[in-house]
Amino acid sequence: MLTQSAHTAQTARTYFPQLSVEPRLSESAETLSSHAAGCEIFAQGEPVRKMYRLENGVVRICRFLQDGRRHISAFHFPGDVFGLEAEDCHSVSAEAITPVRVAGFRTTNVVPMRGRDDQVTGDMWRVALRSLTQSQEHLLLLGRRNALERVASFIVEMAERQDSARLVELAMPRVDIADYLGLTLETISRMLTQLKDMGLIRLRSSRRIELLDLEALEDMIY
Amino acid sequence: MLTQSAHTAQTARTYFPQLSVEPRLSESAETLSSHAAGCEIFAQGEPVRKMYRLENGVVRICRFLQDGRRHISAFHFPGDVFGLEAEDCHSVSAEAITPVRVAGFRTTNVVPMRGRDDQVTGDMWRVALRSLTQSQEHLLLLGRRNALERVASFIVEMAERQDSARLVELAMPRVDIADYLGLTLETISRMLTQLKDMGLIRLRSSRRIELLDLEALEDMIY
DNA sequence: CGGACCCTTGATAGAACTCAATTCATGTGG
DNA sequence: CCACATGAATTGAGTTCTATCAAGGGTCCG
Repeated sequence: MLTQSAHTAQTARTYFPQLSVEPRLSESAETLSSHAAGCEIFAQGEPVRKMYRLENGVVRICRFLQDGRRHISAFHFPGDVFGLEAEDCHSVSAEAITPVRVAGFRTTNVVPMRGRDDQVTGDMWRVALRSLTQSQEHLLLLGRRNALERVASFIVEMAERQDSARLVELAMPRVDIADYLGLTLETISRMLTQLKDMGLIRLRSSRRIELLDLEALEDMIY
Repeated sequence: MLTQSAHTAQTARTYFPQLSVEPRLSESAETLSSHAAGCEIFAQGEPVRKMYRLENGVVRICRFLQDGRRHISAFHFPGDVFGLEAEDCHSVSAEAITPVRVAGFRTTNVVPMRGRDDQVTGDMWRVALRSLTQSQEHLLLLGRRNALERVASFIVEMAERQDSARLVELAMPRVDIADYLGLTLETISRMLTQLKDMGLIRLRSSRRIELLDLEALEDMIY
């Protein structure tokens, strides 16, 4: 009865929307701070004070279950905006993977979250919508893709994010990739060697992946 | 090094944010249309023309992979707003599960998606942020929860959505629940009987669940 | 009464996890 | 400069969880 007819029309070139935003937004920055690798920028449960634009480095956004299970909902790269929340308290933590520099904005200046009929700048709107698109995509990945497809998808995503033609630098360890893809670090490792054995990638080092057949990788994720 | 200290502070009573919106928004409705159960309201790949407020019935939002795998990213209930997209074309389909009535708005009236520095109404902003929160929650579920926890979570979500104290009416078949939770319909069925055997629920009929121990269900999902 | 769905249950298979051992890379100090 | 310690990544063996395949039972409706 239901067809999926039209959906081939929607052939965008990039599969993963960028979350970066015009530097213009940086002008309203109030603070500029640095964090060492491994540090928290904000923590789950803390009151929301600011939003951030990442100037430098790589950040992970994570949530914890009480028994210690962790899930990473996003990685952020320079230019990305993060820290947007619906509630007063952060529902996630943001942690620096590498040393980072972030610009902070008082949310109330940019995003009047509480008052009714308040207006929101176009930039923030774009950030929110892109995050939403990104989440939808990731939902599909976690819900209906197998381990190999997830890892292939991850590599393509990382490649697009750092628009490197052939060489992808991973800033994060395998555990982080695992927690992002809903797998274990061992499975990540196995899938990478499988992709290697299939001739789609080459592992120049554990954090450096050479793309040998991008098209084949993209075919795996449609 | 990293603590998850603060996150117990964030003890909201509801785990699943409502996506419904003040009826006020309905006033700007342009069209009011009805669809039979099983019909598409809009399809993946179609150009975005409108946003919708569900007046009546239940809707599922789905995405398809080319090989037919389906994922349901959300269910919507009366009052919910859906159809918000970052791009020109729908990245998802919306299908009526029951007979539905929806109010449609020209997106350009409510949400000026394209122009820069455009402003957005507070209502739309709230809808977007809540969808985002909702997605984050679901991401965690798909990434790090097992089958039993997912089904428990689903029951609690449905209970909150129709704020019924003890009796939950499911509008959707098992397949839909499965595609929402990233499982198979058989697993849904098994987990339901398991919850029944644990004494947490009772199955009055296949679409009608009585909550015997809501607290225990909530404990399963923290 | 018969047929179409939908749901449940069982048996089996397969994918990913867990646990454990090994290798590799990096950095430190003798 | 090399030995060694440390943390990260890979690999292997065995287990667990969920999917798959198949059969049977309910319920609604013509």
